Amino acid sequence: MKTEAKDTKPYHHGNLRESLLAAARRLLETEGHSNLSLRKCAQAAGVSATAPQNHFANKEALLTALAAQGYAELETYMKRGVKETADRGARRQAALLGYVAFAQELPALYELMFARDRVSSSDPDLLRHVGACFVILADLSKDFGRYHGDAAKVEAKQQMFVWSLVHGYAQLLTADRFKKDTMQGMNIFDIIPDLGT
Amino acid sequence: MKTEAKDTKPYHHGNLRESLLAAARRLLETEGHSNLSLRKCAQAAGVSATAPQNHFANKEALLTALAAQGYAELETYMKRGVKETADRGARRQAALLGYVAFAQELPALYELMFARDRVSSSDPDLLRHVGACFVILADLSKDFGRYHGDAAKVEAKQQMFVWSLVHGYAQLLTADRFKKDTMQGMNIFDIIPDLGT
DNA sequence: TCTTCATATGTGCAGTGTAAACTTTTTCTT
DNA sequence: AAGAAAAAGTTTACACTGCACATATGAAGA
Repeated sequence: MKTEAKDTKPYHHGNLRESLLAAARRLLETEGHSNLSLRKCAQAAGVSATAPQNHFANKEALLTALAAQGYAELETYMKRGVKETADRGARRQAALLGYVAFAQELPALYELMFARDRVSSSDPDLLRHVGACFVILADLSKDFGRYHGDAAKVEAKQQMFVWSLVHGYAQLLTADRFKKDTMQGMNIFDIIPDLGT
Repeated sequence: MKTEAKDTKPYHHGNLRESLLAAARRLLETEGHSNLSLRKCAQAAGVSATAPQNHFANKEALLTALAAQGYAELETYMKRGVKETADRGARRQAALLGYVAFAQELPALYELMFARDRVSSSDPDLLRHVGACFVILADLSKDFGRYHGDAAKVEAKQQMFVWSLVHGYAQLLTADRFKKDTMQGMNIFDIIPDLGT
């Protein structure tokens, strides 16, 4: 028989894993990821302090899931507003601006995605999402800049160059290391030198 | 009169601030900076658990001091092996390789230097050392690449470009995001496209 | 109905950062 | 030289954290 009134809280949450991740996302941007705790996430999800253990082996596992989610979201930012039929130059433009926008809008999440210390970088799910982002970056790196040497190496260099540049720019921007007046009001394309097509 | 035998541990450490920083540096690279604690630093310095409070207002202050030290050391890495009389191209080569070497040899410290969350980025001492690094970067960014527009903006763009590229490269390298075989065995200059002098 | 099992709860513990009060040594003042 | 003040240690206390472990609950299948 029912032991209580109609809308008593059910013992089983039903969707706790996702609720915890959502709570973590919220706490991440408001309190920074060094002040994020499993207990706060649990409380925000309206559940006991140790409940998260049923869904995440430890704190690192939760942060890793969060980072994986971040890469998935970064992917949508890069794809956002890009018509599939557009030429590669337009895709590149949109994707790189999307990348930077992601870092600026979700700085704490972005930082977490590269925090060697707090996420297990060998997690399959994480690697899958990282790979998906890299596929996009690899596509839009083609035909970028003039290089010499064999094709495979050229492609690798293009990819490394584009990713390094956009990642460095995004992080220095969010870390507020570009301070001088003349540095304000630029976007990532402004700082790229003339590459001679 | 002396109360004890000759080599009894003195009540006052004498150099605790530096000892704590040294211990922190050690713990940083061995355990990662999320496992670093004030109490461990205190213990490593042979002092009571709360003694660090006399020298650092809080944990953030210690990490900030550590980051500042990191920028000072980055400066020496960039200057290392560079003759003052060498031309700018040689200086640039040496400095950028030094920058990347620093990130590879002291990855945890390097990560800390850009961790918005854990260091107070408005600390004057930190800003001073950041500024010193930037001076070097600004110097070796001159004459780099072809740009259009007025001189001040061109200079800003060159600086942002060089710093973004080297920082992004260094961090992606230490975060092990360059994995494919073709990406191994390169240095930062290999990935820069032909800039047409 | 009974059993089983995933999912929740509660308790306990070692470790952490920080505040506060106290003690010991050094330094400054007179 | 003596005493006061300051500096730099100590201990105690407390709230918070991650995690291990035992227990309770409810849903689903036998």
